[in-house]
Amino acid sequence: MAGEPLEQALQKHFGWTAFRPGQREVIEALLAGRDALAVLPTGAGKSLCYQLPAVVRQGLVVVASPLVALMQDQVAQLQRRGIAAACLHRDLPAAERLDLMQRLRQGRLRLLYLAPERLQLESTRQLLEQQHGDGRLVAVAVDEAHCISAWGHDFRPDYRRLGSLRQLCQGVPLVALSATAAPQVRAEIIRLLQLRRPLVQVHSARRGNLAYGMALRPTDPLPLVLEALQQARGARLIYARTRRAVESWAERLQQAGLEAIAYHAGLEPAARQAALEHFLQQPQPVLVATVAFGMGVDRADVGLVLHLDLPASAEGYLQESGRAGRDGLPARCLVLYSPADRISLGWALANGDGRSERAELAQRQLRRMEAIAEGDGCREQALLRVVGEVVGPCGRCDTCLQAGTREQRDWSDAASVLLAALHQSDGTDLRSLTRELRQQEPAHDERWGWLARRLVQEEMIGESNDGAQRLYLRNTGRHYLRRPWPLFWAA
DNA sequence: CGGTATATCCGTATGGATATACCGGTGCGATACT
Repeated sequence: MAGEPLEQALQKHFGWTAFRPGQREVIEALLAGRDALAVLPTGAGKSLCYQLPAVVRQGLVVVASPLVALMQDQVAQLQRRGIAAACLHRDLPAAERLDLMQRLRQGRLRLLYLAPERLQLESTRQLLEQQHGDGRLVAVAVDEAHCISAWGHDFRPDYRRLGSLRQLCQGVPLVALSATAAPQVRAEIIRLLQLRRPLVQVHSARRGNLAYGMALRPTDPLPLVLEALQQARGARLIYARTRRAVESWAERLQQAGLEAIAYHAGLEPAARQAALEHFLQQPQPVLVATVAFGMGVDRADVGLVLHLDLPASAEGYLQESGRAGRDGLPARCLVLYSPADRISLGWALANGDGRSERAELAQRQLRRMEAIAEGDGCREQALLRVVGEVVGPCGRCDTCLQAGTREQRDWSDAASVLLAALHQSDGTDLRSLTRELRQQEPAHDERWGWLARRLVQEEMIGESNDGAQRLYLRNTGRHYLRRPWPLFWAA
């Protein structure tokens, strides 16, 4: 039985006088023993949804969380509020581990954070069974639940095994929480966690203070990057795809007189920590990072999130760009992309995952993101559409502001050169043809390989299926380029 | 696919051009070794 009304507990333990949208519904569902899926935007107070039930019931809530740093953050916050919380992970000192076990046995712990991998260990399962048997388990929560879909396939397979919690904790409600989850991702979470008739709370991911902008990346993007950095307030975050690019961009920005810091998973733990602290503490830091950076990083006044390459998916991009403007003040999210990005990224994805169903999905997501960047519709509208939300044009993004005023770039000339070359040597392979064209037509800085692929995609030319990438004209005749080729906008 | 590092060639100086190989993002836990 709830000992005190929810509002009273909220005020007493967390210091707030009212619930934010969605919180009460999820909490009441859990207290009534019902499963729940909460897709609430950044800063909506997702963690309260499973923390309050633990406090109200004076029981234990077990939380699956992806990163040790995230767990430690949450535990520290809870401890400041006087709520007994702990996380169990590999590097926990033996003494603290003993203390944790003792508090657990005595029922003095309200929240226990664990990684999904640890939940698969026999010792952990016994621990949970014991807590469950003693009637202490109030709920099990899966935080950052989109990781199930994003990571569970090959990177962290234990994310897909979280469904075993269901058997382990019969009768205890499960709750999954995330900031962005497309309808397919929501379905996957429900299926894999075996949620039963869950209460689904989905709130708009629309962020009225963010202005998106997407542009073709110039040969040297430095001036553009510097300008964007100068215009932005507060903290500024730059995403690059590879570690090497992160390093070289940090260096270039330092040479340009900025105190830019690099962050990626290849750095020493001490250097990563130092970079994180720099980002959190300096008044106007510039951080260049791979996707390793961001989850759980809580800085409200991020004025710019700039991507130097095409993001691999709209969902991932919404996560990353969503780190801007949490304080509600205007912030910009820029993407600089190149038509070659999809090819090289797609190649890496296909080869990393093999030719699986998963790899095909990754390619679809990539093409979708590219279409958004190349498209001339509202950016926010297109991005939200991917996560299942139908909204009108935002009026703030680059396309909304410049609708109809930009020039189209026409690739007909270059494509004609390529087709003529192809016509002369039917059955040539892609690589040697593009190499030849680079030599013959150095004046064109076009990417011939990309152009050829694009023509294949448009079914203007064909490609043999023996894997040798031999190109041939689909038909004879020269009417392939009757229509001009307005494939994307000039920057 | 693109980029970058290393290997090879040329041919009589000790480097510069060209070919070839390789790599690319996220982190948890456990174990086998210094």
